[in-house]
Amino acid sequence: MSSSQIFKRNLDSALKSKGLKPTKQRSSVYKVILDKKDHPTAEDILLRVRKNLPTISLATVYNCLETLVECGLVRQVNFDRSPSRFCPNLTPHAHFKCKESGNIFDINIDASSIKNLEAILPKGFVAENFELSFSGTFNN
Amino acid sequence: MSSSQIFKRNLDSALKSKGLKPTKQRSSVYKVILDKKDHPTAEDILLRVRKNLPTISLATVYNCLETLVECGLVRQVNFDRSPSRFCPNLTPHAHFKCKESGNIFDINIDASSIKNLEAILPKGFVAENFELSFSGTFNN
DNA sequence: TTTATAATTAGAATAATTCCAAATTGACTC
DNA sequence: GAGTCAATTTGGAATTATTCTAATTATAAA
Repeated sequence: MSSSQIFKRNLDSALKSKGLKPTKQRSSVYKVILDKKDHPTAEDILLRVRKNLPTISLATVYNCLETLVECGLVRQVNFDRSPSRFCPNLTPHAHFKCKESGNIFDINIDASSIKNLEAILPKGFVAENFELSFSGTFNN
Repeated sequence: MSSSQIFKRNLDSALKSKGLKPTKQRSSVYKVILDKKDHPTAEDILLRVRKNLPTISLATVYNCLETLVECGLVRQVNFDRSPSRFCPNLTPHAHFKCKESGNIFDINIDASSIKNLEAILPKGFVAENFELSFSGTFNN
C-alpha cells in the first residue's frame, strides 16, 4: 500500500471515529501539511492546496485545520500574535523561531526533560498541555 | 519615600535612559499593571487607567504598553491567539492558564529547571527568549 | 518663552480569523 | 441508482485585536 493510501486511511478513520465525513478538501489540507513539514500558515496551506483543488476557499482551509486539530492529527503553533502555524509532529516537542531567517524548527524534548518540565508545577495545578517556544538565532 | 514614588523613579529613569519622555499616561499604565498582578489585557488596562485619566485612548494604552515592554519593565504574554496580556513579573517564569476560571498564574522556575530547559537546544541554536505556558485546571 | 521633538488622540485601516446563509456533497435508506 | 438528511463548502460580510495616520498637545532644552 502506498504511503498516500496509508495517510488517507489514518485520516478517514480519525474522522469516522468523530462522526465526521472524509472530503477531498480535508485530505488535501492534511496532505500538504504532511508533505512539507515547515509549519505553514493557513494562507500558505491555501496556496499549496489550490494546486490540486483550485477552487478551495480560505474559509474551508480554516475549517479543515480546525477539524484536523480536533482530531489530534495536527498541532496548532502560535508565536506571539503572528498567524497560527500548523505542524504534523504529534510527539511532545518545543519550537524554535530564528529571528534572522524566520524559520521555525522542531526541538525534540527527551522524556526526562518532559518530566522536569512538569515538575515545576506546584500542587493543585494539573496541566493538559504545554507550549514551549524559544526565539533567537540558529547558525549552521 | 512612598512606594508610588519609587515606582515612578524606576519608570522615569528607564524612560530617560532610552531618550523617552515621562508622561502621566505612561506612569498610569505602568501603575495599574503593578497594582493588580492579574495579567490584564490592553482593554482591561484602558478601563482601569480611565478611573484616573478619563480621556486616555486605547491607542495610547497600546503605545504605552509597547514602550514599557521595550524598556523591559513589563512582559507581554500570549496564550494562543487571545488578546495579549501584560505582566510586571520580570523574573524568568512560566504561565498556567486555568481552563475553568480563565485565570492566569505565574509559575516560578528555579535555576536548575531553567538550565534544564536551555539544555534541550541542540548545537547552533542560541535562544534569546523562551516562553513556557501550560493550560489545564487548578484547584485549591 | 520659544522652539523642536516626542507623545497623545480619535478614527480609519489592517490582518487574521470567524460567522453566515446558500449551494453542494456525502452517507444512508429504499 | 434516486431521494433524503445532515454535514460540508463557499464567498463574502463581520469581528477582533492591533496598528497606522494626521492633527493636536505636551515635554525638554535653549
